[in-house]
Amino acid sequence: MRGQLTAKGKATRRRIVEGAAEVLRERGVASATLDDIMVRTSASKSQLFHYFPDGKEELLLAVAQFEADRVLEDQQPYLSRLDSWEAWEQWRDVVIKRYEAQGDECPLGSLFFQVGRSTPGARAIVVELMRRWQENLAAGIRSLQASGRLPDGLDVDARAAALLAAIQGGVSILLSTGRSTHLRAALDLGIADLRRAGETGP
Amino acid sequence: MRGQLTAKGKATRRRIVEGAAEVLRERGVASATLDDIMVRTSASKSQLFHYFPDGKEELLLAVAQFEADRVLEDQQPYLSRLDSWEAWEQWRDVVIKRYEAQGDECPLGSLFFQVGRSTPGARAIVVELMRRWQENLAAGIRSLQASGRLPDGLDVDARAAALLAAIQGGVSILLSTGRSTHLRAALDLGIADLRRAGETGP
DNA sequence: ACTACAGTGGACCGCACAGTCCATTACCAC
DNA sequence: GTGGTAATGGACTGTGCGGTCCACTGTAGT
Repeated sequence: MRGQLTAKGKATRRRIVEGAAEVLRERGVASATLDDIMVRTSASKSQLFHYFPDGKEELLLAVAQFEADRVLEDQQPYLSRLDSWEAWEQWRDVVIKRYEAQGDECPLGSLFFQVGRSTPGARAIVVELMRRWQENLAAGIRSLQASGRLPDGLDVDARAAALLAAIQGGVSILLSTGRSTHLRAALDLGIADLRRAGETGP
Repeated sequence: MRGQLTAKGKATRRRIVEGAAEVLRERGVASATLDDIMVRTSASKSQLFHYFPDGKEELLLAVAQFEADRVLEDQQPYLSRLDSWEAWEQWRDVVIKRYEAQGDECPLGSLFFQVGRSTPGARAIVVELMRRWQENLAAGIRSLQASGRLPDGLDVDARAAALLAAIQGGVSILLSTGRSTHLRAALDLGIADLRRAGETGP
């Protein structure tokens, strides 16, 4: 388990991570056990510890990384091409759709609360995700500036940060209440606000 | 434990809840044990089960309620008197200060993830908290309308929802990254956006 | 084909921790 | 002060679950 992984080994490892992710989403991190994961992935306990020598925590971390990667993947290609207002609207729709479908499961959130505090690993994964997400938003705003749809004077980073916060908040409220009203309101008002900034003085 | 609680009994119960809240904040819900709570509150195990017959879950729920109540209390009296722009700014400062002080501990969040799914109790607490919070924000916006600082046409609920989402998102990012940049940006832009709505055409 | 190591199976261990039980003490009512 | 119920102490139990061990099997390289 230090680099020497055959093709078969890699496949098994992947199978475990993906299966574990499913189990965690269904059962929740708190109540999911290694045995659950063994059953789901048809793996033996030795396999689990073979591929994740540090045990459950290492496995959870791997799942967290897996889930984090999925988040931005799901928003492609919209997120990386926010160069028109239509693109922003489409992206908005995708985000809302994705999180409405996800409902009250928050793989990353629960993972974070479980492993999070104390271990730097989980935090690093989330921080990196947020950074990349915000960077994409900022790039989108800048491309609107480049095409003259938004004035140059805009504080791009603050706007991107606020938008990211709007999403996170909307999602976390969706998570606890089951309703996507807040996510919609926050995104709509956030984008509208941005748009208004472009309409003042052509 | 069905109503019949002496003054002494009530005091003990309170002591347990408050002590448990401390322990949960420090150790995190995941790793806090009943023994930790026993030590902290100088209570015996029988006391714990005397006051919370359903065991750990009931205790966690009581703590969740306790923490939820604190959230809005901490923002008083500003939150309930949002009738001038100065009041909004002051409230903003209080919120930021409170959550910066809290740092990376999220009592309610972790409680929610631990008990949350599966039990309706925790969800109800959070839903109610959100409802009251948003209601306060909406009342603030309406009072600004009443004094003519904001136009009547405003979609008050959507504005309040967006603001609430902004806070939640800012806080959850503060929680994972340790930086309050997003909370500040989201609140500032949210309030600025609101304010701008009042400046268009007197 | 042999050899070395990755991959796999599954029995086994230990203990942390929620929850139970009963005995004892403090408190209130009358 | 006496009966009844609340409050408390603390030993005890049971087990769920993470983690270990060793033995067996498949497979790639020479």
